[in-house]
Amino acid sequence: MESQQPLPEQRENAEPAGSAPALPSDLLTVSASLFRRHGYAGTTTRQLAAAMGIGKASLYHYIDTKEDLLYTLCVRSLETITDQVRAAVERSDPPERVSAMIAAHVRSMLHDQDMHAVMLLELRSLSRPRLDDVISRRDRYESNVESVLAHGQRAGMIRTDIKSRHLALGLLNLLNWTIFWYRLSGELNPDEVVTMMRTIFLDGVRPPQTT
Amino acid sequence: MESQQPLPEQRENAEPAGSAPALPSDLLTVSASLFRRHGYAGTTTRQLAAAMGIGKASLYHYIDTKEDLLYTLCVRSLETITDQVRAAVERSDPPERVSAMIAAHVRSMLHDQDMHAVMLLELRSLSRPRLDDVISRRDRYESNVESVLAHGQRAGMIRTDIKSRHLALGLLNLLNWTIFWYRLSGELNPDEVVTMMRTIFLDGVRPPQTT
DNA sequence: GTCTATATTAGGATAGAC
DNA sequence: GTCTATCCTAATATAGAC
Repeated sequence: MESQQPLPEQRENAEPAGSAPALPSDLLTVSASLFRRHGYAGTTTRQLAAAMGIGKASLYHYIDTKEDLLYTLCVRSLETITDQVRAAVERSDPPERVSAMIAAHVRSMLHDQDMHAVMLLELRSLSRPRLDDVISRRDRYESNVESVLAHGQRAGMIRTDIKSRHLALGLLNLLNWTIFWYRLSGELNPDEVVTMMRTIFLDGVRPPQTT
Repeated sequence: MESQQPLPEQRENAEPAGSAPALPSDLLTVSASLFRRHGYAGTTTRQLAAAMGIGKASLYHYIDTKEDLLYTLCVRSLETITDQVRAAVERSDPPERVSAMIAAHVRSMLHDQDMHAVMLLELRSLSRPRLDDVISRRDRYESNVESVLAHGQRAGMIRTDIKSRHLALGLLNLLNWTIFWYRLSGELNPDEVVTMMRTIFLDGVRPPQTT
């Protein structure tokens, strides 16, 4: 329950219906890295090709437009985190579910920082109708988070003077933006981030009453 | 102490030494709005000119390069929030200072959402040496936040089992990213956001012990 | 302070050979 | 699956008149 399962390499063409187009995974890795560093609009197809070690034109063997890369990354990001959080919640006992959700969300974020950062920050660069598709996937994920919190409220584990919707927004604020400052090479490992986020969100920062 | 003071209109050329270049405030407002909506790289000088109601070339009467706008917005954002939070903290009694900081930070964010969102999200598009300048201003602001929390720890108001640096990162996560979902037209007003953020950060989400 | 006109560079994307 | 060459559009920025 504490170990990060090795995220399975996505096999090409192992694509479920309604999912993102299959693309070579190294192309997605490279795109995520560049989009994160320079932004989607700030990344050129020349940079992408260079980072792949191929000519600019060869890129168009894999994609139709640059936006395909962004769309695929956004969909993959939401599918990944949705699956991982759902699995973690389902395998936990009800009183532990909020805690398990926090751990799974943080671990997914930190394991695939570039991809998730691109989803969070570059989503707005998508054009319709793919923009709407990704937004609705994101809203669905956020509803899942809210629903775990709402169950916690009904079970008496979570305070009820704040709406579950607002608790979900607060929790996602707290967890998501860790990608802005977290570095694997830094002083914290992912488990320490999980512990810290659980403490702040569940107990707050006032000193524990050791009365 | 609860009322938002009307942020003074910046008079043109009322620029303190070492500050951002003076630019017409409507140009900054328009830039902030477009940069937030489309990103810095995704916003064209044509869009900026059109939104100002002038021709594309006229823009260059006010600026040398598009980046001037981004730089000015970033500097202004950090100067504004630094001043407002400092003032709020100084006029509060020590036990209230963390609470006052949360209120001032959130109110500034929500009052100037576009400007602060651009600073948070588009900073990376600056080129050196202005990038380094803005980063060091941001780091200084974050140090101020950390230092208020560290004082709270020494005064016994804040738990000491998490380093003040990490508490600051957690708090800024929680507060900053509200700009992603907060809308003035929504169901929450700024004071309600302040209350909610204070509750989550200070007390956590477990039900209050009414033993 | 604004305009028309334009220079210049760089962008995404395609054609068609190998 | 990759290449060279190129198209076309749009970008930032400037020149110089009003």
